[in-house]
Amino acid sequence: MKQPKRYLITSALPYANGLKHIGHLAGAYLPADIYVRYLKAQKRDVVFVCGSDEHGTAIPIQATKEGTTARAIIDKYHPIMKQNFKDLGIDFDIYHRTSDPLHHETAKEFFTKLNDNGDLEIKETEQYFDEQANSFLADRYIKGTCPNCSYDSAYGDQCERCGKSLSPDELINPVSTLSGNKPIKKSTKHWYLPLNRHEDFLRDWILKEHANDWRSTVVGQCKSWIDGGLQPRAVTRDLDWGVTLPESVDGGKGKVLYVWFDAPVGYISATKQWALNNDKDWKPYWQDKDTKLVHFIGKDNIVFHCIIFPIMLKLHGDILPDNVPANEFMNLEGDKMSTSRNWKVEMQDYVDDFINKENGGSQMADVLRYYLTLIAPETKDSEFTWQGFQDANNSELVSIFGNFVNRSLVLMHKLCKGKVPPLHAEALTDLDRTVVADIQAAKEKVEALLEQYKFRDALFEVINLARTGNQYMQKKEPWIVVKQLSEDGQPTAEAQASIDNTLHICLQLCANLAVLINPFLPFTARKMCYLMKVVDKMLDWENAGKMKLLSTGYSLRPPELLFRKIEDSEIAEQLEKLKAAVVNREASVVSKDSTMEEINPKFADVKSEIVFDDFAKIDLRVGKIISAEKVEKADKLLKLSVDLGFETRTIVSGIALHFKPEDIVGKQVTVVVNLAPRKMRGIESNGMILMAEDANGKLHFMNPEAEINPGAGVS
RNA sequence: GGCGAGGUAGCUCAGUUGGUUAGAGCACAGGAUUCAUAACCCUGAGGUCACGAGUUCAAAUCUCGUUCUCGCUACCA
Repeated sequence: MKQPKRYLITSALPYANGLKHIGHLAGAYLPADIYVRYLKAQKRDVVFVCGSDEHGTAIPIQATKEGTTARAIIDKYHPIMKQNFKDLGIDFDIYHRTSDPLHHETAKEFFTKLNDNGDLEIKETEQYFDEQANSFLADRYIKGTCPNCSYDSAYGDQCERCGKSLSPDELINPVSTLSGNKPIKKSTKHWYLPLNRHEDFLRDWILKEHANDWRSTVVGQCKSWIDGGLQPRAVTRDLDWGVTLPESVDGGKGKVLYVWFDAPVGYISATKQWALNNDKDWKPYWQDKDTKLVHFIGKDNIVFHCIIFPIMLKLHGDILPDNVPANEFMNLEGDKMSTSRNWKVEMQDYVDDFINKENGGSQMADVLRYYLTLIAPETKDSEFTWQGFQDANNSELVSIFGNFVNRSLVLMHKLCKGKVPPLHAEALTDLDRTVVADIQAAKEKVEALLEQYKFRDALFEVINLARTGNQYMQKKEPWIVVKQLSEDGQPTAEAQASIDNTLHICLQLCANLAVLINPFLPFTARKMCYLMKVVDKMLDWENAGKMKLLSTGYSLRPPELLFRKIEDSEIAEQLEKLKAAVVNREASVVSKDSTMEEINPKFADVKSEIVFDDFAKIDLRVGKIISAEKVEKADKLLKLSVDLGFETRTIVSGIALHFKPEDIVGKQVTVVVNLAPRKMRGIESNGMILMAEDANGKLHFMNPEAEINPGAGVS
C-alpha cells in the first residue's frame, strides 16, 4: 500500500452555543486524536485541525435566551471548549474559530472563486421588502388577497382557504405581517450551490470508488441522498451574524454566507493559521493529491462531509476526503443524551469531578478515554453507563494493565536489585520465545486495526498483550523459582537465569505496552516512561515490537500505581447527579425565566410597535381541550378538539413532541379564534393555541390560573 | 410518512463472500496461587442470533413481511 506524503485530519467543528458532552468526545474527537497520535508516533507528516463553529442563527438565538450578545456567547464557550479538549488529551495542532478574521477572509475567497467560475447559480428576484422592519420578507410573512378565491388573508406561499400554492407576486394588495405596512418591491439576489450538477461525480466517487472502504452507514446515507435527487442549496442568507459577502460582489450587501457553507471552510482557515504559527505552507495539505484527508464526525454530519463539502472542494480545486469515519451516537444510562433535557455528562463535568480532584489528575482523563474507546459507537449506537465505566477501569485498566506493570516493577526490584536484568540466551525457553513473538504480533495487529479506524479492536489488542504478560508471569512464577537455593543461600545460577529472563521480557513487554497504549492513553504512556526512566522518544512507533527498549543494567524508579480504583460511592454520586440535574432543570425553568425577564427587559428583539386597533383585531379566548390525538404521518402534529363555550373547534398544533395526547385532555388553553383556517396534513385547523417556550426549548401552555368558563375573552 | 443504519449471552460488543457444537471481554460460579491495586492464573455455566414466513443440502448471514431503536427528511401559524 502506497503511503501518503502527508495527512490532514479534522474533527467536526463543535458549535459554540453550549458545552459539549462525552458523546461528542467519543464520536468525533477521541477517535481522531487516537489516529493522529498513532500517525505522529510514526513520524508521519500530519496536521490535526479543529475549532469552534461560531456562526448561524442558533448563536444569536442563544444570545437572546441568555440576554446577551452573539459575540459574548462565542467568547464564553470557545475558551471553555478549547480547555476541555486539552484536559482530556485531545491534542489538536490548532483549535481555531470561525469568527477569526482569517476565516472570514478564507470563506470569502472560497465563495468568490466559486462565484467567479460560474459554479454558483444566482437567482435575482424582486422580493417584498418591509421598510419599517428594514428586512426582506419571507413568503409567509406576506399576506394579501388570493387571486384564485378572493380570500383576503392568503399567505405569500399559499392560500389557506382554497389551498392553492401561490407566490407573493400573485397576491392582490400584499401586506407585511411584521409591520402591517404595504411592502415595497426591492431587488435581491441569492446564491445557490447547484448540487444537482454533481450527481454523476458523487455516484462515481462514493458509490463506486468508496463502496467498500467507507462505513456502510456512511455510504447508505449518501446513496439515499443522491437517489433522492439533489437540489440547489442556498449559499447566502439575509442575516447580520456571519461571514459577510465580499464587497466586490454586486448585491451582496446585508447578506452573509449560510453557516453550512462557511463552517467546513473553517478546516481550511484553521490549517492556514496553523501554517502561519509554525512557519509552514498550508497549500499542500489541501491541494496536493498525496495528502490523505480524513474527516472524523458524528452520523448527523454525514451529508455535509460526504456530499456538500466535497462538491465545494472539487469546485475550488482542492483534494477530497479519503475517508469519513462517521460514528453513531452514544446513549447514556438507557436514554439518548440530550442537552435540552439535561441528560448528559459534559466534558466539563468529567474534568471537574474526576480530573481536577485531589485523587484525580490526568490519569483520570485516560480512564475516560479508555472506556469511551471501548464502547465507541463505531457501527451502531452504544451505551455509556457509570457502572460500565467503573468496571472497565477496575477490572481491566487496574487489574490487567496496571497490575501487570506494577507487579513487573515490584518483582524486578525484589528479585533483580532494581536493575533491568540481562537476557541469558542459552536459558531461553519456548515460552519465552512465544511471548517475544506475541509482542511483535500485537504491534502488527494494532497497526492494522488502526489503519482501518477500528479503534476499539486495536485497544483490545493492547490490553490483550498485558493479559499475555500476566499469563506468562504466572507460568514462569519467578517468586517460586527464587526459592531454589544453592549452598550459599542464594538462588542457583539456573534459577537466577530464569528469573532474569522472565523479568527482562516482562519489562520489555511493559515498554512495548507504553508504545502501543500511547495513542489511546497518552498520559499513562508518559507516566510509564517516567517509571522506566526513559525519554518520551521511546514512544516512537518504530520501537514497537522491539525487545531492547530498556538497557540491561539500567536502574528503574520505584513502582507507582498507574491507575486507582473507582469506588462504588463515586458511581452512586454520578448517578445521583444525573437524576438531580433533570429534576433541577425542570424546577428551575419557571424561576429562571422570570429572573431573566427582570434583569433584561429587552429580552428579545421587540417587534415593531402596533396601535391598539391592531391588537384588538386579535380575538383571544380561553378554551378547554376535550380530545387530542396524533395526526397520521406527522411526528409533530396533534389534532385537538377545543371547547370554546360557543362552539367546539378542531385545531392542529405542532406540539406532539412535547405532550402526550392523553396528558393534555382537560387542560385550559388560550386560543386565537379568528385566525384564518389552515390545512395541515389534510386537516383544517381553525385557530391557534398559544404556547410559551422557555430557555430550554420546552413548551408551556398559556392558561388562566384558575379554571374558568370556556369562551372567556382574553385581553 | 419517505429514506438510511441497527436489534447476537446479565452488560458492552465481534461475527469477512451462507458451511461443523455461534465468539470475546466484563459480571457470575468453582478451583489454584500469593510477586502484585482481595489483583493475577485455570476451569465452568450462560444465547429460539428481535418476531414470522420463504429460498437452499445448509441461514445470525440471502428475500419478503411485522415490530422496536437511532439518524436524515416532511409536517410546526
